[in-house]
Amino acid sequence: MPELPEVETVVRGLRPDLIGRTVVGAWTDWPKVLDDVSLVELTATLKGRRISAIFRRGKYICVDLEGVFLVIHLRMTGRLYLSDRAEGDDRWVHFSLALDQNAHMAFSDSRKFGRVLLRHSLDFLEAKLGPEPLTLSDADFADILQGSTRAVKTFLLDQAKIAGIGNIYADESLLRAKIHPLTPVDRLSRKQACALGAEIRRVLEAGIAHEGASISWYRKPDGNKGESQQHFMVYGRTNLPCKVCGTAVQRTVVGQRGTHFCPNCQRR
DNA sequence: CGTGGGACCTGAACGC
DNA sequence: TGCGTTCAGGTCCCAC
Repeated sequence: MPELPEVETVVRGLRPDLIGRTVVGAWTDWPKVLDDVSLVELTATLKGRRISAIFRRGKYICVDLEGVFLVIHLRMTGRLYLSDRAEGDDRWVHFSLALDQNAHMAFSDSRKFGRVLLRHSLDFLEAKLGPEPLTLSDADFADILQGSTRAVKTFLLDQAKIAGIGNIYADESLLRAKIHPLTPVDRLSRKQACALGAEIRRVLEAGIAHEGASISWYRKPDGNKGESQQHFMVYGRTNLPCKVCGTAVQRTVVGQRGTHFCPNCQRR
């Protein structure tokens, strides 16, 4: 579910409530959510540590506990919020971090795809993720595309090339840039590549401004829905009129992901 | 290097 | 009502 705008919204919502809090324990009812560590080991490592920062890298949430990092990926249905109970406020909470003042950072995830990692360095993230799209110039984005023959939609979803774009914002960016999702990257002109970079930034920034897209599971930490879905131009609009030209939006599959595009605005 | 299939999981929506 | 199918914002692993 969550892509860059949703993850960023979660981080911004939690930050004021988390900074400065001290860990007093941890809880899980499904240890597999802890990818690389046992609950006992995680608790021993974090107990007594203070949260000094929380930030996003790609779609990962990084909680800095004085040099030790709790790294969380929400995958498809993950939610993160504060609760006054270790088991959280819904039936899908599988992990929580107990903090002082009787607060718990609850990780809810109905599909159980999400993971919580404990690391002493974030080098592993830098090794696997491409640059952040929001701070990437059009020219640098165009340079990243160099040398690839893949379908542009597939390329945008490759986190090693550029970090944070997911299925929704890939489709939305391509519509706005008027590029067909199956276009081979090496057949884009420099001008088209720069335009795509600009539209990616615009779409992601709008997604953040609307506090993320609540199609199904995603909620802000305060429990409310984001509003980004109200502004989609193609995503999830199969057979509905394109918001640019009115042509019926088509759905196809690219790289095994449902892909929405306007056959009039986005010519091959 | 790139792609396709499957795995990991559960819930919602829809057809019959 | 109940059952079967399909789809879902993501990522990893393996075969080819």
